[in-house]
Parts: sequence; structure tokens; C-alpha cells
Amino acid sequence: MGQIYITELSRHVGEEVTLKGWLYNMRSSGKLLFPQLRDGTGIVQCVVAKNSVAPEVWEALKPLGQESSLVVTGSVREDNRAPGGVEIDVRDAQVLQNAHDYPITPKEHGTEFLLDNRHLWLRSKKQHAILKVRHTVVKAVRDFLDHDGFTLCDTPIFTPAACEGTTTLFEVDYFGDEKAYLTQSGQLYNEATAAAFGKVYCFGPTFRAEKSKTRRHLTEFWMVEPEMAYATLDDVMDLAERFLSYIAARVLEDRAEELKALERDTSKLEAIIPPFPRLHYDDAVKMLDEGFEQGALEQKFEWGGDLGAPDETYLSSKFDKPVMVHHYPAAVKAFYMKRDPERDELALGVDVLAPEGYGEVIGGGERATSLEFLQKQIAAHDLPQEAFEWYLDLRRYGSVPHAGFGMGVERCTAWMCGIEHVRETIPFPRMLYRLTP
RNA sequence: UCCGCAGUAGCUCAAUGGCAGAGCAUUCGGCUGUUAACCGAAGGGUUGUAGGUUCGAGUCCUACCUGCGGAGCCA
Repeated sequence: MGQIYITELSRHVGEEVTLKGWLYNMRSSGKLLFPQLRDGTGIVQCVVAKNSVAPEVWEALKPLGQESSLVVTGSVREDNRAPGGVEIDVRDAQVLQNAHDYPITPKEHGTEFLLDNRHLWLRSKKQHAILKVRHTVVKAVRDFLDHDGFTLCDTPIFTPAACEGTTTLFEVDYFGDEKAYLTQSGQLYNEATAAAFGKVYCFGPTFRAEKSKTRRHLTEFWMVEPEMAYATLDDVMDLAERFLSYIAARVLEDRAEELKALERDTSKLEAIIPPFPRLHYDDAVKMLDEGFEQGALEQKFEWGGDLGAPDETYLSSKFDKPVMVHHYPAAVKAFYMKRDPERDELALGVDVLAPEGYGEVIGGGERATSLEFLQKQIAAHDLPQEAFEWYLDLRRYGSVPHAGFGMGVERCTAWMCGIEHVRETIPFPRMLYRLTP
């Protein structure tokens, strides 16, 4: 009999199977052992009766510590006393290693300790469920864009200069003479590939050397950035709406078990269907003023500023779906944003704010098309024009309206899972004060 | 960088300024249906670091270190 995975057990009731895995926990009662076996696909309880295995097997199993590696052979039996509905009556077992002093015990632990042991923490039920949801978010992202006519065109991770100028970059020595920087966005390169392929996306790690210590920040995170030629701000909002709705639907469909393990209120995810409310910045400011007058916000919001975290939380609390705030003041947005032809002080940008305080999950908009405008912007932001010559070429040779956005995978995953902090949504989080393991 | 909170056994946490404690984990023993199993026993400590106040400091004061939460900035 070959190896069977725990998720497949319900199809093998009455058969003898061989499972290969690790000991999740073990209870015992005199002449009975109840090892819980974990194999990466699930956890199943085994039953070992002293008189139904060879004496050496009994002696080998009895002292096993948490996370010992072992292979178990036995018959699958339906039993409603077992957590998973089935149990394994063990006939034979082979111990690969008896592990001792596994640091993560069945009791509670603090975050610092768990993050120090992240390489082991990944084996725990909750972490396993979160990363399964992440997997599905990533899969949904790719499936959606691929089926919608987008071409994957990945952008470089080493970049020669800042994409947006202001944000802090990680500097890397590039063969001595030159400095390279880790990318903080594939945005500018996406505009080049969009002019070559029409609809494109890049999907990879992104680096921000900001000294942010909040539940929404990592220094290394994954971002997917679709970009469309011949597209406008409205097209981007339409895309964002369909995109997020598809991801939520896929997570609900494919990860029901994990959402249950995470105790996620799935009605919050079921509500993520088009259309999403669209809120002009001017109207957002009015809502924030009302919030301040009612005492829901501590600080009065002044027109012209970017939304702070409490502002975002307040606005999104007024809706049960993601809310799309558009037409921000140009001064708070990136230099390449297209201006509103009606009101030059506004940029054709949009931020999608997730409900339940998860904050900005998508940011994007329409890009400037005019060569002269961009040259002025580059000068006004004190950026070196020669570094942007290739980018300006995109406006010299067939400039068209185009637009796109970026979505943070970890923020999206945290939102789907309903968990506090993005650090649990990536296998090995990189944060201001954490580079290990 | 700023504001707030914390640091005691491997882990999670107690201890009015007066003998350093418990649960889990570990080791040993018991139990044929355990569900974070349970019952009994044992080992385990430079109370983050350095000073200070005091007859006496885990506890009070100062500085520093480390971490957490938040702000700014962002996805």
C-alpha cells in the first residue's frame, strides 16, 4: 500500500493505509496511545492498542515527543469520537526520529517567541490555515488576470532609482561602483510592458525601508500590479471591483475549512460583490468632518491631506464593502498620476479601503500621458531626468491613456482571514526589527 | 523619529517594599477512549543591563537595551 494523504482518508474507510508525517500531539491511557498525526494536508487521530502492535512498536511509540517523524500503517475507521470523523487503528509504525523538547507546546505563547520560532510555528493549525488562504489568494489573482487577457511581465527587483522618489529604499552595493535599490513598485516598468502587450501584470516581492511598525506593514511584501493601455480611472475601478470580488469568492469556495479554523465571519466575505461604493475625495472629506463633529474622530481632517489610518478606518466602517476613494489632491499622490482635466489640483487616483479596518488594500489610478507635464513633474520632485529618459520615451512614442493599480497580497490575505496582523500572512515576515529566521 | 506599554523557570504568567511561585513543557511512575486528557513525583532562576534610594528591591527612582501597540509614511 502506497502513501495516502490525510485529506484523502474519507475515501479509504475500511482500507489499510500508510501515512507519513509528524506527531502533532499524543495522549495516552495505560495500554492505549492516541497519537495525532500531521502530514501537511491535515491531522488525524490514531489509536494504538498495546495488544494489537508488536512489543517493539509499542515501546518505540510510547516515548515520542511532539513533532517526532513517523510512518504509520493501519486501517481507516469512521468514528464520531474523532475530531476529523475518521481514525486510524494502528497495526504497524516506523519511527524516523524521536523529537524532544519541541519549543511550541500546546499552551499559549507570545508573539516574539513564536516569530523567533517561525520556522516551526508554520506547522501550527492556525498558521497552516492562513498560508493556505494566502496560496488561494495568489492563485485567484493569477487565474483572474490570466483569464481576463492580462500577460504576466515581471519587472526587475534591482532598480537604478526610486520609482516614486519620496519613499525610503533599500540600497544595495552593485559591483562596487554603482548603487542599486530594491524595487518598491513595478509601476513604471509596467507602463512599458503595457505599451507592448496591452494588458499586463507583474507579481513579485516589493521592498519598503520605511520605519513603520503597525499591523499593516512589512518591509518585504508581495504586490500584484495590473496595468492596462487605453484605460481610464473608471476602468481601473471596474477592474478592482471585479478583481477583489473574484478573490473573495475563490477563498470562500476553496478554503471553507481553513476559514472555519480561523473562525472567520464569512458573511463579511460574502458581501464583497460589485458594485463597490465610489467616494469622491471631496465627499470623503465631508464624511470625515461629520465624523469629527460626532466625536468619532479625534482630529479634524483638513482638505488637501492624505487619509490617515484612523480616517481610513472611519470611512470604511460606514460601508460593508470595500470603498473606493478617488480624485485625491495631486499633491499627496505620485508624480506620474494624471491630473483631473476639470480640476488641475486633483489626481485621477483611487485607493480601495477594505472594511473592518484593514485599510488600503489597493492603490492605483490613471497615469499622465503628456511628455511636457512629466518633465515638469520630474523637475519639481527633484528627480534626475536622465534616469527617467526611458520612461519619458513611452510618452514620445505612441502615448496613450493608461491606468492600473497595485494590491498588497498580505493585506488582502489578512483581510480574507480576519486576522490582526499581516506578519502571519507570509511564511517568513520581514519587519523593522525582524530579519530572522 | 515621536507617544504609550512591557521585560521573572524552556514557554505563558503570579508574587502589599519582607523566604522566588503556579500551569504547560521535560524526566520518572499510574490509567484500555483520550479530546489543550487526567492523577502522583522530580529537576529547572544572575527577576533585561548598569547605577541609585532603603535595615531590606522582582516591586520605588534614573539611564540604557530589547520587544510590543500606535502615529507619521504606505500596499
